[in-house]
Amino acid sequence: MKTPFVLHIDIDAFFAAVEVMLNPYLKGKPVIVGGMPDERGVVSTASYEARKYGVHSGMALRTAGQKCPHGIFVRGRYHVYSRISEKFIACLTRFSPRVEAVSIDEAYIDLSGNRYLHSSVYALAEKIKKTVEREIGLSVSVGLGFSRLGAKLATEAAKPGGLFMVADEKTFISNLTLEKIPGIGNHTLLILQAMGIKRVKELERAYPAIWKRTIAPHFYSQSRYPAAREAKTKSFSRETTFPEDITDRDMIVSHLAYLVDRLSVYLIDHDYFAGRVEVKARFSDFSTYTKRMPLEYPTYSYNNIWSKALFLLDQLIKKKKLPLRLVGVKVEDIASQRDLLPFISIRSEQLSRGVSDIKRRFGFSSIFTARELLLEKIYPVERDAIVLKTASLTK
DNA sequence: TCTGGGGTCCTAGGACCC
DNA sequence: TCTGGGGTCCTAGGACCC
Repeated sequence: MKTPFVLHIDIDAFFAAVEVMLNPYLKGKPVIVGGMPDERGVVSTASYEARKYGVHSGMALRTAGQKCPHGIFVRGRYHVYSRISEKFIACLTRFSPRVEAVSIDEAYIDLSGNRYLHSSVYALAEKIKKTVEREIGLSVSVGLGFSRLGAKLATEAAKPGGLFMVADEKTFISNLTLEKIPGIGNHTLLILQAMGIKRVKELERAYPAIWKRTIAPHFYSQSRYPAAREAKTKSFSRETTFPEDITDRDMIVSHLAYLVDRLSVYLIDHDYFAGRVEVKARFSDFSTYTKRMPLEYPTYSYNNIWSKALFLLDQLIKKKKLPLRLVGVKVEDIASQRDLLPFISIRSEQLSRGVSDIKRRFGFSSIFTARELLLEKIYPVERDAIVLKTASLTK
């Protein structure tokens, strides 16, 4: 008899549960996190009491206000949530080194290494659940399966606050309706429904080729294991939806400047360089356009990002003669200093001026080019920092 | 009824090169 | 006068997730 070895764990109604923990007066009440019911925005999380009124994540706040007029609306305190999330992940790591955090309130654990140490995986899962709940003070749901997909779907069946183990994963999944399958969203669902398919097993029977490409890989491929990888973030973005749509270009421009400033500070604080910038505009009719372009060289400089962003914005707002609802900016092709070492010489013009300035002020040996560093076979972090930061000052 | 903000991944189509 | 086939790189946009 085979034993499930992938565990999925999920904090119940996370944001709302944190608010209740911090303010016990909210206990048992319909709590809705995301903003005020007269604001533009959507529900982040609704407590189970609020869900009884049909309120759910992603719903417009105004709609939630109508469905649940006596609901208690709170703005999110995201820094608090992320601190609790860190505690949550740290706690899980004590049970297995192979923990894959997939979002702020959700993780997979590969127990295949531990399972012989314990009489039963189920008992181990119970222990993990109890420990986490005690340490973070919130209720969690836990699923056990033979793949990430199976474990996640088991958690869904366990909610709220339960523990569910699938014994026959393939049958379990085959019987589910398609909207339960992560990765199948509204669009795909509509197409499949139009084809007369509601459950996974119907897909398998009627369109085995599609089933083989979409569902089957979860059972057999590498994707069934929790990934030990440290996921590297590939892009950073900041965006704002205005309280009211705006037409004034100066106003739009100053919002964009603020967003670019925030991004630039973030990049500098984390020692990241961006290779490309994208600007996003959403008009009053909700139509959304984006434009992107490479930066001349990897940079975190406000000015470099700003000049491209402004150019892209002007192209975007020409698209429609409508007020703007949202403006956003994103940087991609993120590199760290280390990644950039081999490419330094490409920016020789920019480099040389800055380098010479520094040499003049601090003496010839105060700074080296990357090429010199490579020749010496030395990669001391401090020196990398001097070379690269100088490069970005020269524009 | 009105639809956030932060991400990931995939695809279609054009430009360009050999 | 009619023009291949492939590969690669790039951008825009869509689908999806929490």
